Amino acid sequence: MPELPEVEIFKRYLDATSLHQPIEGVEVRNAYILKKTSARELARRLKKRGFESSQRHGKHLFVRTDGGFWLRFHFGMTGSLQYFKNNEQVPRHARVVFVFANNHRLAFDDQRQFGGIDLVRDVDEFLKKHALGPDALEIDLWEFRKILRKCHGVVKSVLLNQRIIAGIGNLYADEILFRVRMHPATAVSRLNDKALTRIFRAIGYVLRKAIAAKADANQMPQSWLLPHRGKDGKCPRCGTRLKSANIGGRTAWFCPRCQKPAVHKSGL
DNA sequence: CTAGATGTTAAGGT
DNA sequence: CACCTTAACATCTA
Repeated sequence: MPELPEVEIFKRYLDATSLHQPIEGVEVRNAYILKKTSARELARRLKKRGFESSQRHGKHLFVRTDGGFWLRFHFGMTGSLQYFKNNEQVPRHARVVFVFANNHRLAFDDQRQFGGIDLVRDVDEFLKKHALGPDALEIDLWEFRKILRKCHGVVKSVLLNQRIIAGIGNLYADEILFRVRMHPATAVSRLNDKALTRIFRAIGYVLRKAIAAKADANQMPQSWLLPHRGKDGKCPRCGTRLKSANIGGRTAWFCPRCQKPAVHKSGL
């Protein structure tokens, strides 16, 4: 479930398994994943090279090679990384497999193929070209408020917009709004600085805590929305049956009692 | 069989 | 032009 915390976990996984090893080859099992490069170019750029460091921005993971350019991973809805020994079974939906000289491989597994891999020369250039906003864990309060004060639209859509802030996806947007007890369809224009500050703090808290839980829903607190989201879930605070609504084309889950739509107030 | 699922983006509308 | 919404992408599960 690759939102910012999941991608951060993938980054740590890659750092712990796949750095500083000569790459013998790249197996492209499904070229659909390669949107702006080719199997041939990947092989040419990576062979006999190694991954030397990585950095994350929002939901994008950039891996620097000792050839001087970067590999970019985006995990879409179902992407993940799997490091495994040569004699072990290749993951079911492995689309690209990096073969290392040490008898191990790293697979980019992606059932639905909404993810992708690219080569980029410069990370900042990529971020600028795609107009990505600042990373949700890098931004500071003042910048956050400054950006949000200029936003129109409903709060959930704004949090999901990667060009405003990068890294928050559907599940964590719901979690953040649950934490501040705000209805997902609240207009951002009616939020005062105090409300924006509370959202900012909730973003940092939820994302950091999710990372600490290894982005594993089973390790997140029962007091969160996430373990109860969907199905016949009940609000962990008040026990009310959770409600869903389609907001900005995505399903929002929230507690209709704790997260009432603001009517006249401009804050919380 | 149909609907919906964690994401992004092109295309259409206002 | 700026902004918002919808559909499409590929695949699996409820």
